Amino acid sequence: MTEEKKSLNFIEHIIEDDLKDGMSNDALRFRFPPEPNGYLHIGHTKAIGISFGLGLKYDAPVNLRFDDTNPAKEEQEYVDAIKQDISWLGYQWDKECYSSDYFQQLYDWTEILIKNNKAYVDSQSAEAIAEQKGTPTEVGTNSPYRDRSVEENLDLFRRMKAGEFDEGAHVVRAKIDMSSPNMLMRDPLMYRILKKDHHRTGSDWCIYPMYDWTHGESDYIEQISHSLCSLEFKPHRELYEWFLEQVYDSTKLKPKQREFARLNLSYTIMSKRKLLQLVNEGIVTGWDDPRMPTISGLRRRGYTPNSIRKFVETVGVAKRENVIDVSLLEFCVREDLNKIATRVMGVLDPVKLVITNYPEGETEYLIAENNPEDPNAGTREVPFSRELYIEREDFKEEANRKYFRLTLGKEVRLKNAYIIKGESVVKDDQGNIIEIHCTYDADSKSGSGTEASKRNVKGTLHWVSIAHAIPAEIRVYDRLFIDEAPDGHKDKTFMDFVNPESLKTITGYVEPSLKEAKTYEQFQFQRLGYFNVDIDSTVDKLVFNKTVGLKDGWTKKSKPTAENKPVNKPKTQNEAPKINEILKSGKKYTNLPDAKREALKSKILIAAEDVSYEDVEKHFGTAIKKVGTRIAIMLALDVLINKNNIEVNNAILDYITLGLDDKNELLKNETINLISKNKSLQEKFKEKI
RNA sequence: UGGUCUAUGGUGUAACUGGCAACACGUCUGGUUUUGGUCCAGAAGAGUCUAGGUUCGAGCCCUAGUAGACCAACCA
Repeated sequence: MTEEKKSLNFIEHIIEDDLKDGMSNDALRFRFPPEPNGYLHIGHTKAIGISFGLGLKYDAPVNLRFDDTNPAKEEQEYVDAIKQDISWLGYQWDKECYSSDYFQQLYDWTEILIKNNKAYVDSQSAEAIAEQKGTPTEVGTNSPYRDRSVEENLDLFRRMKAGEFDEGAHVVRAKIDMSSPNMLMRDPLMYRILKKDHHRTGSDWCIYPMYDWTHGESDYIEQISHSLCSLEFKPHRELYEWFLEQVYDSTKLKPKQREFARLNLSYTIMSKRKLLQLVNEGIVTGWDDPRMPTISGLRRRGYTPNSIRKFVETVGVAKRENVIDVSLLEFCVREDLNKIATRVMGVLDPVKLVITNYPEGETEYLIAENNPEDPNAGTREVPFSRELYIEREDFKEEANRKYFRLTLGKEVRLKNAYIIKGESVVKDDQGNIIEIHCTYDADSKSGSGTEASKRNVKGTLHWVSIAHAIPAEIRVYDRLFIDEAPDGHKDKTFMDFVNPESLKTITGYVEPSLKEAKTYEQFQFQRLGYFNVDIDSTVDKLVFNKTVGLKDGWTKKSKPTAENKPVNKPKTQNEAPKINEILKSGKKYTNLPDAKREALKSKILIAAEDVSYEDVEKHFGTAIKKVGTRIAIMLALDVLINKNNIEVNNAILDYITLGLDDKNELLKNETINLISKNKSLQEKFKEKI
């Protein structure tokens, strides 16, 4: 057994320290506590991965606890879905628990708190209570009901439970400190009256405990050693511990709450509310739409449990804000699918290829490897005939020598088949190619010893035999949002960044072996990417989802896409350069949130009016480092151009020059171009470089 | 204008009680390849937000700044 030496994250350090301090390994217990008010998404997988991962690592039990204290939002449907998703991810929980199981215990404890003069019934309106709470900068004021007698409190509380009051008439609050700098300690609510049936306790209760009063106590009841949650609960810790202190029995273990930064993914939103909006407004077809970041969506899209677990593991655990690039998630699926997906051939954008010297009406069955990564995967037969479909983009009448695919007069290999040579094309009236004619070399059959190296054939194309191919619906997905941080804009909402082309439905042709493909089965369509069979698929009509494309070193370099198109387009004289567009064309930080962009701009403005370079440096702080020099330059230019009245001083000039090293001719020219309106700046800049 | 937390290549995470800043993704070379995939070999890219201090020595400790996040739901 090789002990893999891995560095510990801060939570593991805490646990190791506890173990060193005498905590028994047997005392370790974790929990994952979702509220059953929606579907789990990729963000949750981090929390799941942390707690269940720790359970695996320390061989400790992990409870699945549904935090169901708000019957207004929670439903059994979600409980079931959550359980399914966690199981699918491959984790096993020890006990299935519900906060609602502890309602009675919580009630009993509350009576004790009341008797100890640590809690009271407040009979004010929600508004009045909110008002008295103060603000983060001003202390709160005591409720006029704060000093009710124990007897009165007890009586009221019991009558609340008995259902004698309407919703909102009374609440129970902990008596802590209305002047605490921590807002949560200002007499937090423990109970409210909610005359709603609960999905588990039915109509047994009409008062329900609040999160803070429930969570720590539930951890305590279950004897959770480490209660891990995301960073926004940090301020709750003080209250968590205060509540625990009220009920804690020193013979038992006192749970510890520790917080980690939640997962953020670029080009994605995580909020349940917003995800719901996408569903409700028909932007997506449902919670399990393959474009959704929900676990059910990812599953349908073709992501594997392994890949998601690997992703969470790779992402790590820390306390700082983070945005993970989706490319990491994609890497994780590819890595997994590469090992397990059966290779097949499918043509998504077909063009007819006729092998003129191949006998008409003949069909040959060729041997194809199921997975070159897996020697045990075996082979299968693929029918080959005179007329095939190949990918439209795999043919050009003529092309430069970097193009490895089919052209007139050049040879390429048809995967698992023969070497062919482009001979001629047939076009329609509009000049579109409708047929390609080629000849094949009968001696070049796969496995005959005619390797590419011996024949100088560089390209290999995938194909399907027209007579044998099965038409299939292929759903090709793009990211749901066109912005890196759809949520991070001040004056726009995430809905403004919905990608109208996130779904393309194509009719393609796939090899006949796919006729038997089962739902969720995963394939690699060679040279195209990974696809799986959608749940909509039927025997009569196959439907595939594209999970993710293959890593592509070719299109990226040779065919600039919208995203990495060269940026130095000539500008018309009287049209002000559109900085935002330039920003968008930059590779990184293309979509800096507006709010941040504005903040930076205003800082550059301040800097521009100040003579000292140091001050510029100072004003930018970390922001400039985070944002990158290039974008800072662009922002500086934006300011300068739009406010011509600003005097160009050395500080600004230095800033503009800062990121331009010798190699970056493009950026230099672009810059000169941009500042053409401001002659003095342009002169100074030219001098500088 | 209060409190709490955070700051390490483009991104994410490491660096055990201070000791040559490492790993993964991404990027770029080159090789292998009947997938422009995989695999293999290699490169570039940070001197750890700033300024002081302690120390023989600081990414780690101290002080002061700066920047960002979170906190005023009868939500969790």
